[in-house]
Amino acid sequence: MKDPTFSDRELDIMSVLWRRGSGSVSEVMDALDDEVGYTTVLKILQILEKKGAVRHEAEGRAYRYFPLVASEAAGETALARIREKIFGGSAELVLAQLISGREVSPDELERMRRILDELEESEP
Amino acid sequence: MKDPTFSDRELDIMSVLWRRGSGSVSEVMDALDDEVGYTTVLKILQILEKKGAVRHEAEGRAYRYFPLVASEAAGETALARIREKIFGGSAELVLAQLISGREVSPDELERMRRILDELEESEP
DNA sequence: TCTTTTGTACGAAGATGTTCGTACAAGGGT
DNA sequence: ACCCTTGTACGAACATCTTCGTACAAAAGA
Repeated sequence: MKDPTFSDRELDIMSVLWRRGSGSVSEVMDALDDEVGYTTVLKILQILEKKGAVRHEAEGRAYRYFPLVASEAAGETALARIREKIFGGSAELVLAQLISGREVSPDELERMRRILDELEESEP
Repeated sequence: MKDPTFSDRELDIMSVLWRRGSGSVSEVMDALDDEVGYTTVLKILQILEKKGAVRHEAEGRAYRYFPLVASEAAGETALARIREKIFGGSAELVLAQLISGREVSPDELERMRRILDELEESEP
């Protein structure tokens, strides 16, 4: 699946599968923030399967769904679009927005700094 | 406008207005990557206006459109959703994805580092 | 066994997004 | 004066997304 993009509800459901690793229809339904009918969740999982974003295997009488598209791939596509269309292509502006208005723990800050350091080491 | 979100085509058009500061229908149409009919562009600008995302003023016989929603506001909403749904809430993972696979110039890297430094100074 | 529960499959309805055709108005060029 | 260009307004068609009702199958409980 090239440049995977997801609609709002599809993303909600993919998000559950990424967090949990897999999920039955009921599990996904319960994990959603909104109240959505069982058949609605099933339907969207079927659509995602047709698109190649998930697969399922039988588990007793029910199905267990697994993500096929990695969250990183979806993130790359989504982030590239935002950076391009909203932040004029600037990664710095994205970073600025990323940390503004939220408290970032010293730990997290340190880890973010390290990410930049490692980049510098790899390509000097 | 609270938590501004935009559809694909709406975002394309807002992006033009953010980059240029304003635009007539023709200017926006010409600036778009895709070939889209004049009346289509006009229609979406009218929809954006109804949503409160842009305003227009007369310029001769034509209209000039101005963004009312700031790109930062749109960026905040979009980025928050991506961070939450795709990166499990982790800003570090977003940062990692942001710089992976693209060459980041030493200048840009330095500016990004400075953004983190400034954050540390403001909240120790 | 009969009924209830739990499951998938499918179709259809409603909402939203996208596109453009057509209509109509105002100016400019000849 | 007459047409051609440039502009807005509006409706309709089509696609996609979202939701659920209904149908049907299988297993569990009474």
